[in-house]
Amino acid sequence: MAKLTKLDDIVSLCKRRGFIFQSSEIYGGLASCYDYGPLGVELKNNVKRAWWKNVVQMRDDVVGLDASIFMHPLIWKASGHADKFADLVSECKKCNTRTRVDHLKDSENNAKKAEEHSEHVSVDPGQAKGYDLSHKVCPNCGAVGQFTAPMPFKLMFETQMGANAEDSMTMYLRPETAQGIFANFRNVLDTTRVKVPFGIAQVGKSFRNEVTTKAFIFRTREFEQAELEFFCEPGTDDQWYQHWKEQRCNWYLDLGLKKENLRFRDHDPDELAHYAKACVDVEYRFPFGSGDWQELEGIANRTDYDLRQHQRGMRTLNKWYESGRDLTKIKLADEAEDYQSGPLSYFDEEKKARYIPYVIEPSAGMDRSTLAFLVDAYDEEEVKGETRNLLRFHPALAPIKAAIFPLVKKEGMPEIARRIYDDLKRRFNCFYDEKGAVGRRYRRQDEAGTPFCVTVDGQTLQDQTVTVRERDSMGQVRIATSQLRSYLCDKLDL
RNA sequence: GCGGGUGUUGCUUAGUGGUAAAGCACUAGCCUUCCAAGCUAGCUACGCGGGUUCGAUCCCCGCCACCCGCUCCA
Repeated sequence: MAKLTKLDDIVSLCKRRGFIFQSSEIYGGLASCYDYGPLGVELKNNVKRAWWKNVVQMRDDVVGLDASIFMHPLIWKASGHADKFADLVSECKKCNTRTRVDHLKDSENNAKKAEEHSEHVSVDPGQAKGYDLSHKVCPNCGAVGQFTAPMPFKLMFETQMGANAEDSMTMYLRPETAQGIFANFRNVLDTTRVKVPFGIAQVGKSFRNEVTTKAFIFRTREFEQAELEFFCEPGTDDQWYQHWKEQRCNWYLDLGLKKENLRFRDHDPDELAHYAKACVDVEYRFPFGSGDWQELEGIANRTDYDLRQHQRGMRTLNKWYESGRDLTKIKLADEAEDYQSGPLSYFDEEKKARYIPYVIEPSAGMDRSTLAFLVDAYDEEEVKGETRNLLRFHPALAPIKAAIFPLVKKEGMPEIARRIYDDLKRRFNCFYDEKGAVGRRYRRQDEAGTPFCVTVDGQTLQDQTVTVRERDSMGQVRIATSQLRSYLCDKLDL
């Protein structure tokens, strides 16, 4: 099966078939940015649609949301991103290697071990200067105390809002979609009659100024997330965590990812983010390099951390104004004694009790998933001594659902095929082609992953039937034209 | 950010200090009644910018991008 053994092969396939292009290619490219081509955008949209259908549409306990990418700067203070979503890095003067300051080890006896997997440290400038690096050893060249002063490396993109320079305010592109959900928790609660346990789902772009990107679209600075924040009563969080773990894994399998290429990887306790009680990655084994497993999705138990933080953020508003809207000059207000009945708490009517719900968060990378589906679907097989390339997409993900051909370009076949095409395209994405040999047209659709090809032939003129050719088996069946639409809809599960 | 490598058409490759070849793909036409047939014609490239040179795709410098490794990785 899988013949894509190098990342280059995947990149080449993506470009050749119009799935993914380098961004700004005519200007020499822009690092780490990619564009989705005609087939790619259909595929990615289908992935997002499949996620939405599974997580929102098919469930009674999840509602959707589309929050703006810009949010109030205090959101990022409360969430911890403004303080902690930055690395303190230092550069070795001898070998120019940059290293996170909190990963540096002491030269003497290594007694004071570096904090492995520590969260990002706070970067207020005062603290940065306070770091004593004179005893630290460079992990690359071994030089001791040769480091530059620690520099904060900002991981959030900044921009200005407001046309006038004087009263413009620093804004951040969101580094995750989750906070838009927490910020709307109250709104959804007040307007939709949802009851805990329930979830709010969102698909959208996020931006992180990663230190390094690399590896095609696995880690890009602009990327699309599909996130669900599932609110539940404290004490039930473990069971919902398990529930979503299963749900999310099944989603990938149901859409055709091969089981042997998918796995869970539980985070070690010291690997957990500061807010998380538990976290597991859904990983896919991409076929390039050393066969490395790559994260597609993280499922975390975020506890009540975020809602509690936003209650603190809401109490910080005045201080923020007084500081001249400068996040670096303020500290988040302390938590109220009675935070459990704060503005973002939930009142359980049955139990007559107020509490801050716990949150289970499945957070999936749509770009990564799209690529995984693409790579996993790729196949080559021998047919009569020739190689047949095809993409075995699940019908729900296939960019084109059906292609319609006249067998030859005469005897009225094109006209009939056109009519069928015009009818079918109202229901799903179709493609019409009448050029060249029909075999070639079949193979071309194989490479686009089109599950069905409908061919109008001589017999159609006699008895109004057409052939439906299936991508995976290349087998054909005759279907009455009048039943074609329902036949395909059934097969496509539409 | 560091080290190494790469960059010729849509793709895969060839080649050269005198501006470039092939296959596939693509477009038009002919032919064609079920799995990449054939014939004819056509389109398309030396990543970008400097330098050396009479002349650079080739040599040199810088930049950009990608790949591998390191570092990093809510």
